[in-house]
Amino acid sequence: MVARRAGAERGVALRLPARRLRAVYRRLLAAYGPQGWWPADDGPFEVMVGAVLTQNTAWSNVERAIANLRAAGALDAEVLARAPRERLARWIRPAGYFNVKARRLQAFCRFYVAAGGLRALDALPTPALRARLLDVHGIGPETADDMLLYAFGRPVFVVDAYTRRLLVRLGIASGDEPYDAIRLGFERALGPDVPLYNEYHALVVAHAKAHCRVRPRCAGCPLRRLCPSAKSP
DNA sequence: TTCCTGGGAA
DNA sequence: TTCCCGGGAA
Repeated sequence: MVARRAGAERGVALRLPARRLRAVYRRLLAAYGPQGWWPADDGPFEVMVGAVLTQNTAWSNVERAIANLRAAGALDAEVLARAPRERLARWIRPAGYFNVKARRLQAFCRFYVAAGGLRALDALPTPALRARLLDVHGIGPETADDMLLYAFGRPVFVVDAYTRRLLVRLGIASGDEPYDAIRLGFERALGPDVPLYNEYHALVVAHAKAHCRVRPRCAGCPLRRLCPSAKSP
């Protein structure tokens, strides 16, 4: 209902070095290859379901949960909106936090149906759509931006804990900047580019798991020469 | 044991 | 600001 928080808070964008961010992207892509996140054969609705289920959860477990939903014929907004909460929780059990996520998934599906479905939502400009998503119980900035980028194809850069950690290691950010400051920082530095944002975020995740972990594995890191935090062998 | 493509409530 | 939610895999 409330349409504040327009998502175009240009004033708070963090200054990020565009050339450096592009160099990082080139090296990550060369090292890990295209990640193929949320392939086109997953419909937008399935992508959005995945975005809720994957909160603080390994993707492999989300796939199990989605497989359960599909097998039950419940990969559908109307079905999920009306399903008993307990049955929904049983379907998504492998994804963890199943009671919390059953509530969130149902809240999202009811919103989705009430809003008129994909067509109606996709007709909204990005700031308005983002605001609508953020009003839904269980959808925070990262989940909203996953949906905007991977389901709606909007040029919104997804920021997560991995992104923050990478920026900190690269000496680009302190890590405690507000979510939108970092998101807008990327968007301003890179310019609107859906395929780039799509791949960039996925590559950051791959990189954070392979090298830029809490305890960094700098040996063989593709960003070694760009990274002031790199440990000498 | 830690970690995983967070967000809400206290 | 802290705490809670949780199964599955490494």
